[in-house]
Amino acid sequence: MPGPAEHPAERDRRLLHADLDAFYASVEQRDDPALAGRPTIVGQGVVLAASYEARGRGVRTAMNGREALRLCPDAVVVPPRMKAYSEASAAVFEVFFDTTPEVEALSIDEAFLDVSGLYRSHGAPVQVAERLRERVRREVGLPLSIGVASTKFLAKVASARAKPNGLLQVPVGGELEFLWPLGVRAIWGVGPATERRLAERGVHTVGELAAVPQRTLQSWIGRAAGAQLHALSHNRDPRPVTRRGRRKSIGAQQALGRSRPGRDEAEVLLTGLAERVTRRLRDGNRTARTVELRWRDLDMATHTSSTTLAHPSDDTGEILAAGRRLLAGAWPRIEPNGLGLIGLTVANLSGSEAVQMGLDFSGRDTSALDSTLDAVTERFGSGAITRGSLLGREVAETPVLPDPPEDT
DNA sequence: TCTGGGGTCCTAGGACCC
DNA sequence: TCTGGGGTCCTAGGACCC
Repeated sequence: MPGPAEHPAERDRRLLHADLDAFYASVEQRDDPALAGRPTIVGQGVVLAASYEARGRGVRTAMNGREALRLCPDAVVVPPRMKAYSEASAAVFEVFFDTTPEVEALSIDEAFLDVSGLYRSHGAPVQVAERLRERVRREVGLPLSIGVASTKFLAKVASARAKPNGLLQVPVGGELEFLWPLGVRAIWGVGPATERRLAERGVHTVGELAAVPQRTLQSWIGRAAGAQLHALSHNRDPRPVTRRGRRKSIGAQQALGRSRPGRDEAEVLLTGLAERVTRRLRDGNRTARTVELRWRDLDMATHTSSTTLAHPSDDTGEILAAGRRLLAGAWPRIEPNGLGLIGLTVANLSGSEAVQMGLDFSGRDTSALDSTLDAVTERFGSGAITRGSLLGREVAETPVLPDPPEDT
C-alpha cells in the first residue's frame, strides 16, 4: 500500500480528456435537422464556432464573419443560444459524473476524468472512453472526442488529434515517441509569442524543445513558463484531476468596431458593464475589492487600469463610481488612440483569496526547503506555488503545511 | 464589417509598514 | 568572523486558453 511519500508511477495513471466537437455548432445542428450535414457557423460579427463542414472550407473560430462567408458562401449562420449550450453542457457532465466522481471541468465543453481506478469494475480505459462517447451521442446527441494518456497534458494533446468524433490512446511507454515529433504549438501554454521566440532559436518540435536545458529555456521565456515547458516536453505532469476552485474574477466587455465613441458614450457603456458585472456578483453572492478598467485602442493594443476599494462591494453604484474614476484618469491615454473595446472586470472576489504561507529558514538548514516545495507541488500541482524565493517565501492557494509553532 | 466575450496565470516594480 | 531589508499589497502589462 503506497504511503504518503510514495505515489503511483505516472505510467500507471490513466486519464481521459473529453472534448465536445465544435460544441456550439453541434448543438445547433442537433436542434435543427435542416442544418445537419451543412456548413454551420454560430455568431454573426465574428465566428464563435464553426461546424466541421465549415472548417473543411477554411472557416475558423474568431474569424471575421465576412471572411468566413467569402470562404464558405453556402454556410448557414445562426445567432448564439447560450442557454441551450449551458443545458447541453450540464447533460454531458451528468454522464461524466455518472462514470466517475473524478471529473475536472476545464470549460463549458471539456473535462478531465481520472479512470485509473475503474479497471476492475468498468474495464480498460479505452473501453470506458468508448462507452462514454456512445452515451453522450445517444443521450445528449452530441459528438465527443476523447484522448487517453498517463498525464493530463498528454490526454489533451491526444484528444485534439482524435477530432472529429474520435478516440485516441497514447500507449503506455509510447508517450515520448508520440509527443516529440509534434510542433511546439501542440503544448498547452505555447501560443504565437512563445512559438516565435522558440523558432528564433531553432526550436520547432517538442523533441527539440526537450533537448534544451531547463535553465536555458527559462532564460528565454521566464522562470515559470520555462520550467513548465521543460517538464511537459518530457511528459512530466503530475497534476491530479481535481475539482475546480471558485472563479477569481468576473468581467464584461464590449467591442465597438470603429465607431470612435467619445467620453460621454464611454460613460454610458461603462454603466451597462457595471450593471452586468454587479448583477453576476450578487447572483453568485460574491463581493469584489478590485475594479479594473480594460480598453483596446484602434491598433488592437490592450491596456488596463485598476483600483482597489476600501471595502468589498457588490453595489452597482460603487463599482460604477470606481470605474468612472479609472476612466477619467485614463481618458488622456485613451482618446488619442481611439477606443475599440471597453471592459470592466472585478477581482479579489470574496471566497477566493489566496492563502499565503511563509516559512522562515533563516539560520537553519535549508535542505528541507527543496523537499517542502516538492511536497507542495506534488499535492497541489505546480500551479499551487505562485511565488517563492530562496529564503522560503511562498504563496499557495490552499493551506498545505501545518501551522507553525507559535511565537517562533 | 479587420478583430467577440469570457477567463487564468505570471512577471515586474513601487509604496508602505515594521 | 564577515555580509545582507523583509513582508505585503497594489498596479500594469503580457501571454495564453476556450
